[in-house]
Amino acid sequence: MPETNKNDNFFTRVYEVCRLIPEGRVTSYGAIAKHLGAARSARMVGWAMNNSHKQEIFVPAHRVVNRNGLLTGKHHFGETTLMEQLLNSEGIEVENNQIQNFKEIFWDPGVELL
DNA sequence: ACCATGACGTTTC
DNA sequence: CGAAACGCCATGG
Repeated sequence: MPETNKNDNFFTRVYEVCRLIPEGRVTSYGAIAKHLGAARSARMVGWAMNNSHKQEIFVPAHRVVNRNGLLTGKHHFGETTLMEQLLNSEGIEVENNQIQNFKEIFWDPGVELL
């Protein structure tokens, strides 16, 4: 359980960017990591998502997928269909854990947010 | 301090 | 084109 102030800032950054993701849009761990200046720490972003469930503020982790647009972390949502349902609820088409039109709905924090 | 793991990404075979 | 290996970096044991 990371309780360090400095590291907590990094995690907070990830959560903050995730919440900035508009509905119907998705992004990748690497994009967030790169935006935070830790392009090589894409795994850490995923780790942060793992801790996101313990955050008081809800984090739309379902809008964050890997570079392939594949719902790799769906089993972390409890029910495997939950993540897909959430994305589908926002108008995102998902098939076989793969986001359709991923390139079109992709939201890059380093471009859109900049 | 060392080894193992992971919601990733890129390169190589 | 698909699968495997390697690299990166933080957290846990």
